[in-house]
Amino acid sequence: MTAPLHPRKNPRQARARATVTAILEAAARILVAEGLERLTTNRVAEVAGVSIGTLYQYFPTKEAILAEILRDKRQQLLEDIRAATAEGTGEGFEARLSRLVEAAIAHQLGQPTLARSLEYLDSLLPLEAETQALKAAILERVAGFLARGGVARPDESARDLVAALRGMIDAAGLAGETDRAALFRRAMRLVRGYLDLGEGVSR
Amino acid sequence: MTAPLHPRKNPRQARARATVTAILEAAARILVAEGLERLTTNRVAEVAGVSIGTLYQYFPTKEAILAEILRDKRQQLLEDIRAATAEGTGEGFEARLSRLVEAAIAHQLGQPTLARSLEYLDSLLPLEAETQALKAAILERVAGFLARGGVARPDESARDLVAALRGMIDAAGLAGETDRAALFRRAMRLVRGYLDLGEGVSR
DNA sequence: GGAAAGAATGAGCAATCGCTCAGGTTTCTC
DNA sequence: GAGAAACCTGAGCGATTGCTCATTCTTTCC
Repeated sequence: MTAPLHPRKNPRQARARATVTAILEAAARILVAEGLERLTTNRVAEVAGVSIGTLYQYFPTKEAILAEILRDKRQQLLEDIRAATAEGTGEGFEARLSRLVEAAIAHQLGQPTLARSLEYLDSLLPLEAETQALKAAILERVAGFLARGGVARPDESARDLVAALRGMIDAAGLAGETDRAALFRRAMRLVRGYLDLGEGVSR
Repeated sequence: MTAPLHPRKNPRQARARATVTAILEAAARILVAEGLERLTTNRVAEVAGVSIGTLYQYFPTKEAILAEILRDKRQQLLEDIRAATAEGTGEGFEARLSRLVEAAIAHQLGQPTLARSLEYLDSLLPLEAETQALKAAILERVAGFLARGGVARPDESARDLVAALRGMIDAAGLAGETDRAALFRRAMRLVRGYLDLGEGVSR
């Protein structure tokens, strides 16, 4: 008889599923184009083409919308990282490292504003446990991969490398760089240098 | 006879100068402790121990306060970078590079929340021209230093390195790391690797 | 000592925000 | 086709925000 503690309804009909998608996409579009502080629930609803009432039937708070976008992005990154570092593919450490860096670039170069907003968002609020867990899982996966490659202090190294790469890719994206191959080469130099791997294959 | 386009008064008496300082310090304190979104003008005035009316005699908008804090921080960083890369000290490229990295750590490890907030702030608003110019001057100075060291594509390299270092130092700060020497060693590995300088002196 | 300029006050305005709720429309189920 | 369930609507509430302005207090200068 208690009122639903979790105000979020989950959509059963196709129409409602489309509504939820529209809301998430609208929020992401606003984030890309204008950033966090210009994102209001009324505006998200307007851009999504639904009423605010509808929005609040599927998302209990404004933060829930943002958390879900971040969750989706991280989930996708985690899967890409899993694929890049998967065992039993016959690839060596360095080949996997390359795919890791490629995944990072693919994940972030496209929408630096979005990535930046989400990252900032994460730093200022205790988000969903699941979202935080994803972040930890990403670092853990990278650390495990580094450990298998014989890298000392894998946790620390994973944190350093992920943060440095993110900074560099983000800056390149904001500066309008679109040449992924060139960026990849520089990113690899950065990573290989940090890991003391010596000169790379590609130059 | 036109009304003052620039609503900011500049303080003439010592009392007023102290007021301006108090406002800036209060804003910085709020930024460190709670972040951008919790910073309101009424709260800044309250923490500073002045009335909002007084605050608005010296700062035309809320953003002006934040811009000034960012300007001060950047000014200080630029001067540290100038000192680190100064000519005629008899030091070599590598010694100067070390001092550059040390300056970056000193500048950012202390208050990662503040640094993060200011950085985000910069990305979402067209701030004062002077603030933007400082950012450009910092990159230019680093690029000039790299060019003198024989580094190819100095502008690109400066952007990459500054962004990567910032990301790494920021992450270390947020993770609670306080051992500057250890962080310095890792940062140098990152930078030296990117620049293809081979093995460093310190391990 | 007195007037003008500088500095400080704080109630409160206009705008905006996140969000609610009473009701209407569409879809599903039998 | 009829009732139920799911879905959608949007006016507007209460709170908060950035900021103004009429007024008062303080300092400077002759």
